[in-house]
Amino acid sequence: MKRTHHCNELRPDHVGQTVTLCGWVHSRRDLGGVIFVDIRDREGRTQAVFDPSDLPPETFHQAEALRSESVIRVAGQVRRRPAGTDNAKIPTGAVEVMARELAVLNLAEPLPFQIDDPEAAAKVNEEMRLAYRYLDLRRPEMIRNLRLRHKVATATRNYFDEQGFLEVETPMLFKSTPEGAREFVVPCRTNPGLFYALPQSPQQFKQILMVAGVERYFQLAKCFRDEDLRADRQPEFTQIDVEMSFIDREDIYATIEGLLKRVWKTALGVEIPTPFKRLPFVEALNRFGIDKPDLRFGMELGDLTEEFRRSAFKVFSGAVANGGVVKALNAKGLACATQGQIQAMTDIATGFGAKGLAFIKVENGEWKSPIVKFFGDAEKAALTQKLGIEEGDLILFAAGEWLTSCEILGKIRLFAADFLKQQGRLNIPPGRFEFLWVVDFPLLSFDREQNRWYSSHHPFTAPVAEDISLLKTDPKRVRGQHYDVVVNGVELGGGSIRIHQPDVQKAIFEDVLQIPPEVAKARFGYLLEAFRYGAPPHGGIALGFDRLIAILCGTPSIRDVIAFPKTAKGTCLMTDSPGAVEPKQLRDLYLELKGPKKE
RNA sequence: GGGGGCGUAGCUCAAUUGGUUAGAGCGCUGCCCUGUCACGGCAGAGGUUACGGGUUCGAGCCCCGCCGCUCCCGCCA
Repeated sequence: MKRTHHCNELRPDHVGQTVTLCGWVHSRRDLGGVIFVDIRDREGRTQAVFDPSDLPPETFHQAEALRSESVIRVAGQVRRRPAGTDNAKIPTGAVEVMARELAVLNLAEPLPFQIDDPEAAAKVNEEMRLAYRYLDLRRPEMIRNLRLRHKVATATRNYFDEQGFLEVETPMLFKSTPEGAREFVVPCRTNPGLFYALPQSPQQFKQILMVAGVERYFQLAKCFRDEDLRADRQPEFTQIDVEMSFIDREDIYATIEGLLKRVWKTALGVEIPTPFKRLPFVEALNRFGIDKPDLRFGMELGDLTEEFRRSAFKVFSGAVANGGVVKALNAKGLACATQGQIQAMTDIATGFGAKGLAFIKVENGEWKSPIVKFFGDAEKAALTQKLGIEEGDLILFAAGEWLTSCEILGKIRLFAADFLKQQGRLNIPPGRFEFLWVVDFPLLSFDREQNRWYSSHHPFTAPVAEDISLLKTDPKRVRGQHYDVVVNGVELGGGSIRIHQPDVQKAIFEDVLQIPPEVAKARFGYLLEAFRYGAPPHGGIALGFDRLIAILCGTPSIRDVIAFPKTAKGTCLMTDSPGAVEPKQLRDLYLELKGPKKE
């Protein structure tokens, strides 16, 4: 006998019908004479009533013996609840099922942790939740996350289908490309001594698909990176991967804005305004000290380089003389910061290599600071005017190299915002989303240790056309056709217009990145060759799907939106992976263990 | 690789500055209860304080090591 309804379906309209429900015992309330059982499935829950005056004794005894989370099937008649006993907390609360038959499909043992009380369940250790993930996922909050993930995946596929994209699967077994993230390697039995690597992204395949004439590609692609984990980083994760031919940056912006509009509408019923703001990289750093600014609050950085160029305060004027800058941040209302908080901010600064963190507390109409005695009246006036200084403010300074100075204050800006949020002085409504494109990234960054240039994004990124002549003369100033999409201080994704001319690509590899020709050929030869046989101009983007879902679910950790995530050490507490392999498996792979073997 | 936090009953947490027999709520077991919905009442069981050392008359508490979880830095083209 199959179920006739799910557990969030019965309403007063169903009164009189004989129904069968299947699900888990959410809770049992045994009043001695009558027993109430809430039967729950993924849709919701419904109350069943077991009345001894109306039932065979065996059935009633079975109901007495039920335990939480047992799986049962209940058949009976729907009836209106007696007056005054409705439960307004659940959608089925106006009715109940008068049980006639009960089948215990699986009698559950006492659970390692309770899942019926949402507040208690939310506090259970993550270790416990991961070890018994199948119990954790029964909680309505978790099934809601899985459902929302599914809805967004479906909306994504529908959207790209409507836009003429093809979803193409690319290989999981690829080869090692040592640039970039550390890879998971997979020994290849049929080619002893050789290894596959799991892709850190389908980057090269999707470009090849453009050469193949696919024109519009997307994929919900699994990617793998053997790097240390974070709340927003798992060793395997999912990207919405996109590539298009015969387009420029504007086409990517429009396509992704359309996608996010659809996704937000589907998931949250919210209309997000498009087009998104555009912010050049340099401006993002100058104003917010970070390349993924959170625009939900102000506290922008000020530039005081000119004001302090000839200052008596040698730390500032010296920094300017060395080609550096003087930047300042007004942490509004934070003059009350404790010694410990000032120290925490100083630690942020010293972590970036600064010698210290200069500050001014504006309290009782006075500037309290170890450095203010070096400031002239003009400098004070400029500070007051540029930073809008008022009573109760805390001013923080960074002087030195431009990027570092901006980044220091960018971190402190976020620290100050967190502090204000904790104090309830900065309120950001949970439904607020500030999207933007960060554009005009530098194509190249310089590695001081290795004394060479490396790609800020990846080596396939095309330079901005008018900057190409600078590649050899002034690489630092070359902008890449790279873009990031950012929401609320989170990098949702990034991409670029690619190089599609083999000579330009070869020049980037060999002349700029100083990759020896034979190495470039071994790693990327097939791509360079493909570009010789008719490569369309193309570009693309990849969005972090797990992060996207986490934002929509309002959770800080992507583990909450992945059905079976790994711990911070990359293990699975439920299956106990990774695990050892049999000696025979190693022999088949021509492998020998040298390190300590874990049993 | 580095830094911070946590680990006490099945779960969530207490336990005065190092001091008697390590407590509570929930869950579990038994009994009572015919309109509950976090049902209620009574009674009971349940502990190698993650693990291994050390200091001390005495350690859940202090020290060293180790394991696990977590957050951050490095890392993530």
